[in-house]
Amino acid sequence: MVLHVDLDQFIVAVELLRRPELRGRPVLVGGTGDPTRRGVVAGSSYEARESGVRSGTPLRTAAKRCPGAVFLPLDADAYRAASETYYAALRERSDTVEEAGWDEAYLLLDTDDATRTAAELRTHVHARTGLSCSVGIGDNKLRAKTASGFAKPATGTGVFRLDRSNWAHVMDGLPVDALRGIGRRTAAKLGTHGLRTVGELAAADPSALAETFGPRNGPWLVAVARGYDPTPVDPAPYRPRSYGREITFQEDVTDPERLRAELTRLAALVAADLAEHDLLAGRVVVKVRDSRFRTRSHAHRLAGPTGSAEALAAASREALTALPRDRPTRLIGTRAELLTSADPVKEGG
DNA sequence: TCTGGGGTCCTAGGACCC
DNA sequence: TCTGGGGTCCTAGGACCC
Repeated sequence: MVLHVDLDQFIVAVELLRRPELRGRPVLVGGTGDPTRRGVVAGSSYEARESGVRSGTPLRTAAKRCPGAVFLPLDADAYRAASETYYAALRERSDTVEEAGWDEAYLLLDTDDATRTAAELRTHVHARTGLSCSVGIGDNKLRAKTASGFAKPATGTGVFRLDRSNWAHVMDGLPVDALRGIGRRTAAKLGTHGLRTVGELAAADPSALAETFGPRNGPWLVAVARGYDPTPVDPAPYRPRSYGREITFQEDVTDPERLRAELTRLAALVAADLAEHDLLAGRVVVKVRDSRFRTRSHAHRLAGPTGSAEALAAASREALTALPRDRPTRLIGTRAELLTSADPVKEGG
């Protein structure tokens, strides 16, 4: 069986471990923790969600909707550390663990009693980390992932199972964006074709959808609605394909020198990431978002693979010249791509 | 909803080649 | 030269996820 394990309100839960006095209160984590500044909510406690504040809500909006909330700054190092403990615990229970973010994992397990195994896994994770999790059981990754959503504390009991026998019964009446991979845009587009529920999409003709959504994407949408997913649980260690840094200014910036200076600073941070992982970059992509929230990017190929902060900064500034700056800039960022090992022996890996 | 920061993957279209 | 068809590679942008 495939198990999808998902920590409950992960970011908030890690904060509560060291601030137990906040338990039971609406807690919101995001940005610098100052709700008057630009930023969005990254983690919200179940109490805060009752006020309609969830991940992605602007901090300023959150403060209005949930005036009694406690705001905390993001502490990525703390979450990373908790995540490592969590994965170590999971690897004690399966040799085939696929990382799907800090707080989500797929496990391949050989078991006669998946429900009992899942319950035992929850106990184990809690004992090792102090964190609670929900477990979805499925006959593939998609069904396991979808199942864990039904296991969440707000609506479920910690474990839920979805397989070919009950998928249609559980899913057919739900809106299409209940499916992983179908977001707001695709849901709206499907809606214009009269496809609003999972059941309607599952019954659609894959080749008809290929016309509108592409030869791969169209049939894939129908397959997902039917609960099909051929992808295996992949235990290979996670290897980033890119490293980037970006910043949203508190006030939009018009001074080009300020933008170049910021780009130089960000490139140095990216270079440090590359150095830490013994990687070189073959290309840099600069991203700029203007005051109207229009986002543009431009790539610049490096002369050869490099991890040099100066080279990355120069390439980033070069790419910036290709981007229009007719409006004030809200965000600027740079990303290193086409990564190769800095160690010649490992080259190509 | 005045809308972060970290990513991945897919697609359309242009450049280029034979 | 009013100009096919096949292919590859690259880039920009969109969509999505945590």
